[in-house]
Amino acid sequence: MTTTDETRPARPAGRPRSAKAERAIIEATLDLIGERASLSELSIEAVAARAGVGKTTIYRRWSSKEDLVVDALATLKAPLPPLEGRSVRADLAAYLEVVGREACDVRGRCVMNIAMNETDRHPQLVERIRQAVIRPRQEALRALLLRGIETGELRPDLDLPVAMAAVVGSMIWYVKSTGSGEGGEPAEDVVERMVDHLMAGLAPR
Amino acid sequence: MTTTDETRPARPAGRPRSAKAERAIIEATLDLIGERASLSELSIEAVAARAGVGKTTIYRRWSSKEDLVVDALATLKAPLPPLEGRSVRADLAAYLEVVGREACDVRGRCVMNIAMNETDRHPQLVERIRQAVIRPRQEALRALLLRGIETGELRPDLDLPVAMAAVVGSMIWYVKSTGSGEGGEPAEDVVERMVDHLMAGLAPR
DNA sequence: TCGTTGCGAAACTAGAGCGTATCGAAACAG
DNA sequence: CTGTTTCGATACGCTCTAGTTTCGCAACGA
Repeated sequence: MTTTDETRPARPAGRPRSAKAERAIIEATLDLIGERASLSELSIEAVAARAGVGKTTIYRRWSSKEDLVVDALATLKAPLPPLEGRSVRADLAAYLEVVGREACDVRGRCVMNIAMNETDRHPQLVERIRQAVIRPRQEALRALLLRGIETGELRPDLDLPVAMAAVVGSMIWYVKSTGSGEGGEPAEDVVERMVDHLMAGLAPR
Repeated sequence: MTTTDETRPARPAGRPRSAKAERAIIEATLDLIGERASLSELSIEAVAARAGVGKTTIYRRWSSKEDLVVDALATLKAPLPPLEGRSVRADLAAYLEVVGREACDVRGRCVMNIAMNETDRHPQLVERIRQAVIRPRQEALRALLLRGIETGELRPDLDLPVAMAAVVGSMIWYVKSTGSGEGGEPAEDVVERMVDHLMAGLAPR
């Protein structure tokens, strides 16, 4: 047994890496992805400049732009709203609230931008994002709708794939097309109006 | 009166410009916008290469990238479906069919990509696109919904902005999230299912 | 104190794209 | 035929950015 035992966490000699710099790099990366909407426009130079950091510090930690992006997106752990315990309607509102807020937020748009635009050029990155972020949400929504069918709050003959797209797409398109909420949040009554509409549909009762 | 009368369309001497080259340039531009999703990634070099054309031929016709893009997008004259005369439900289906097909098509995505991603960097270009392409469609949809309210086919208390976003957003999100129709068209029954759902809503009757 | 490693800044090489110029060939008018 | 203009191709100088390397200093353990 030497003194550098493997029970010791192998603290390497020398100056330790700055956690602050690392956080700044991640933040800058997320900001820039949200603004630029495309990975090839994301330059390491720009990240370094915005983070107030030398390029060396970035290249020392991540060997490629894609690695950096993966790590950065991983910190957006896609907070799902608490969906259990209340009425299906209330849970739906909570779900829409999150969707709406993220569609407004620069950060929230990161995931959507990449998932929608980079399928051709970075298929495996997109697949990782789908698995980590999008799928869980889709499943949560599916479970929510199924619960509603069971409790009788929703139509028993729902077309699930179509219904799921309608819930998410309506909110996102509303935010995008009205340009509402460049200030970070959509108007406060939008969620209620959206739930009302989604529940009732277009046809008269 | 000289022989070069202004009644003559002033045909200039020399070899006339090739209409074929012009078409090839426009086509290449649209393809690349659809693929790249961002204007700054659109290079004149790439357009020339894909069109099989010298750069000179492009610069001779358009003085800037933005001019070229405007002309290219103008050829996509956003065919609105015939919306009059049938039932509101049938017109809604026709509307959704166009939206769905364009969400699948590389060309159709040009407009959406630019309108959604370039607002910050090319505000006036985006505004021109909104005026020329997006507004007319929104107005057509609004008129369609209002007509439905008048005829009693739709709820009289519709929340119009929300309803419009729901119609368009549902279809687009369905195509995007299911990845259906990379082959140019969504599954054929999607439109009917979507109309059914939009009319009926989530709640039981 | 000394050795090691991280830090930001700056210099450097390489490549991509831009806009222009030039080339010989081709397509028109007269 | 002559003169004019466009054609695709190629080359040029320029700028911008990427990714690497170098530098002097800072922060740690021993």
